Amino acid sequence: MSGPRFRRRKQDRPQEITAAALAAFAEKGYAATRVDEVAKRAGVSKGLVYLYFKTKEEMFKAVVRSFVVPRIDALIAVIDRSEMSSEDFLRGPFLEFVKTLPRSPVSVVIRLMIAEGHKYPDLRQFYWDNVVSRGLGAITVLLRRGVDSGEFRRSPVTELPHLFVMPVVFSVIFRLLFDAKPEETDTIIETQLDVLIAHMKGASQ
Amino acid sequence: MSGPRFRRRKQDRPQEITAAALAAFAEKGYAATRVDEVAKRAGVSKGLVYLYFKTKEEMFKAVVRSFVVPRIDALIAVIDRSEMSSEDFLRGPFLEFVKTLPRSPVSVVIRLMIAEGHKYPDLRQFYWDNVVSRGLGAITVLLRRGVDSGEFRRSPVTELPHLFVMPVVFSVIFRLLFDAKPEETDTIIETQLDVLIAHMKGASQ
Amino acid sequence: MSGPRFRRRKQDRPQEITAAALAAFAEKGYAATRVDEVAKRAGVSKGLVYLYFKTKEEMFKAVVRSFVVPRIDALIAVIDRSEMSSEDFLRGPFLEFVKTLPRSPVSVVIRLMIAEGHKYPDLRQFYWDNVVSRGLGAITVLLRRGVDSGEFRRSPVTELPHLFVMPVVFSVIFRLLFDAKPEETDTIIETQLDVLIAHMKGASQ
Amino acid sequence: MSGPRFRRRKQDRPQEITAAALAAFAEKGYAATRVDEVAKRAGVSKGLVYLYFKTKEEMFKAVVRSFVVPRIDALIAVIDRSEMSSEDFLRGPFLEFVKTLPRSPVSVVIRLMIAEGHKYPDLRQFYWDNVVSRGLGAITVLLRRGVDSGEFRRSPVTELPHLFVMPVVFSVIFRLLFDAKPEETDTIIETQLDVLIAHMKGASQ
DNA sequence: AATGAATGAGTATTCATTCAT
DNA sequence: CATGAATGAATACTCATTCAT
Repeated sequence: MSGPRFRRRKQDRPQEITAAALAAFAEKGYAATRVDEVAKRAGVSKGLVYLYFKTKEEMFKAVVRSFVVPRIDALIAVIDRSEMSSEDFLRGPFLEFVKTLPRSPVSVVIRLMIAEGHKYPDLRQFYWDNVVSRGLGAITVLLRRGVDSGEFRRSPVTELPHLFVMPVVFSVIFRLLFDAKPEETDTIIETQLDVLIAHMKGASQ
Repeated sequence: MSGPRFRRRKQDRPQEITAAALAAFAEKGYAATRVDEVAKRAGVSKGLVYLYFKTKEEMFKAVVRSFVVPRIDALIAVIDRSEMSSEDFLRGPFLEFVKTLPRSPVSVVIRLMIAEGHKYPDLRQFYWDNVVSRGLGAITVLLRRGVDSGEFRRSPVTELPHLFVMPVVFSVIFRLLFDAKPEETDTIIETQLDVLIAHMKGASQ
Repeated sequence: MSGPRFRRRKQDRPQEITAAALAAFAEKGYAATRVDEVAKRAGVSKGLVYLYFKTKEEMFKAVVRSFVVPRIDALIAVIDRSEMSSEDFLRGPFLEFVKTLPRSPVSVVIRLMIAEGHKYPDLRQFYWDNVVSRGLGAITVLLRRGVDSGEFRRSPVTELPHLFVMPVVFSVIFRLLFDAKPEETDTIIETQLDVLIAHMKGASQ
Repeated sequence: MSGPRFRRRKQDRPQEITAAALAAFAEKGYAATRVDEVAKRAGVSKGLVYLYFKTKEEMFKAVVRSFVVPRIDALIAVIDRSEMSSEDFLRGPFLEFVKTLPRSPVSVVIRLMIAEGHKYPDLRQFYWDNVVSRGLGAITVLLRRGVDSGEFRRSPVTELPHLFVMPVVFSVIFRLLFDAKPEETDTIIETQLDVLIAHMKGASQ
């Protein structure tokens, strides 16, 4: 008798729904996920979902927005604050971060972007601006720092942060499509990093 | 009123249809492409499409068979016959081949597989068996040859053909999602190859 | 413009739909009846029909359940409760019941089963279990009771409830195919019953 | 070199096709039988089928016409020529004839008539005139002969030849729908005949 | 007479979205 | 806020029928 038995958490609803949507998308992909299914997972009625998200498309966008940007923010923050050498950073926190991605919701979002992104140009732009561009920027900062400190020699590699992200994207796809084992994709990520670092440190002398 | 109703070209039909299907898939993706649409593009009736391809899925497989498998076959054949050094081969024919892919129909198929492959395990298996597995195998042969001849030192890289394919997949996606320019992805592919070769040739410390 | 778009009568819907389905099946048969047609007759959208019945087949089962099974239930109940002599029961309630069938929805269902039953083993099984088997069982009980009481002599007839149902099935078909008049088929049913009873009571002396 | 290797038997074609159609109908029913299937069974092209039968419907009618009438003719002829007593005839040739039916093509036709007959009024009429009416007539002659000779007493049974045909129709359906065993339906047919004969011979009270 | 490539109308089923309550 | 009954557009696949050869 000390309050309503079930708190109607107006505040949390949207997040509960996007979380449910992420889970559903992860299992079935965007097109194959029914709004009904998302509602059921979130424990609400279908009608309520439509109260918060005008269309399924909006829901998709909300999922993308919610689950990736924070990670990028975290990466950028860590890079900014770090006082490690660039190599140590790459081999330590960065590798850790990057090996996490294929196991995280980010993986789902990447897949969703590839599969459906071309239908939603504004989402693509959003994703580029807030995720890809900033992520590549962060890596660029890191590499430049290594070059400036003399740790790395300047080379095409230090101008192509893409090479550092590539194995993540590839791993996500490889696991998605061919059920590759985690160790297998971890090896790919690690080896690529090794190769890149070796190249950047390469005795130019 | 605009020509004979029946054209009777049994021989050409399947290829006309797969070509139309590829075009349609490229524009809309697999799921969003209606069989009706393919038929219209091929200038035939829907019924005829089903005469040649039992299901839409079979049609997709035929597309893969027509437009991707031959390229893999060609690569394998060239590798088999080549008497170039492994490095020369990688920097010559292989690079050429690989730079072609993101501009070719293969790019469409890769995208389709990523986007919708998980719904069609059959297709995935088919693609793995006929394209991925054989492609990786061909590269493995090439690397091994280089190791055996003493050209390359044995290292994780020579055991991971994936690293050579990675930039292609990445480029396809990058162009698809963010309208990356051809030169940009070409640079990625070339640099990756440089780095890998350098590593394989590197002083075995 | 002719009333509220949504009527919201969950309770009645299934029955409204099965009634419409029965009517449609009666006119066209099962296969030739489009779900669209049933929906229109019931005054609802096609989608709603599928909300209540997963498939057309389920819809048919529901028709059987609604319009045939209750009659069998009733017959069984009456037999159980009756304290009449077996002959009186056969000549009274049973004859009445049986003469009703060819004019009832049961007739439609029998025709549907004959015409299309073989395509739907599920349906056949369902019909056997819920209608035929139970109906024959009920008659068997009745006959056995007559034998046990000494009213009837034991003979092949008392072991073959089929003989009592036969004229109903025959009448349904005869009316369906050749527009036989009700009196004609009533005579057939009555005479058959007379003959069977006479035989069971047969002066074995 | 003494003639064409394959004789093109214009004459036999229609019958080959109706035979194939009967077989197909027996297995699948009318609606579920594709014209393609009939053509394949007959070893000809689909086009040729359409040369002989304007529509699938015509083909159906031809099947009905071909496989039943001759049997009725035979029955009538035997009855006409027979000099046996009516009872002996019923228990001998008639029973034999009647037990054959559920195993013969007639069974298929009966089923087809029930399932699809209502769509083809002219076929129904044809079937009535040529099969049912004449069959019932033949039995009537037989019964009347028994009455006239004093073998049977006049009763409703001797006016209702339907009662003698009934178990056949019932058996066809019972076997079709519920996979009844031949012995089971034979028993039904025999018992019914016993009962009827007993009744006709019964002490005229 | 015979073929079989080609047609296209027809249909069960799904699912995002709406709206009366 | 919240529900869930109701809608209807959308789509892969089938098959009787046609007709150029």
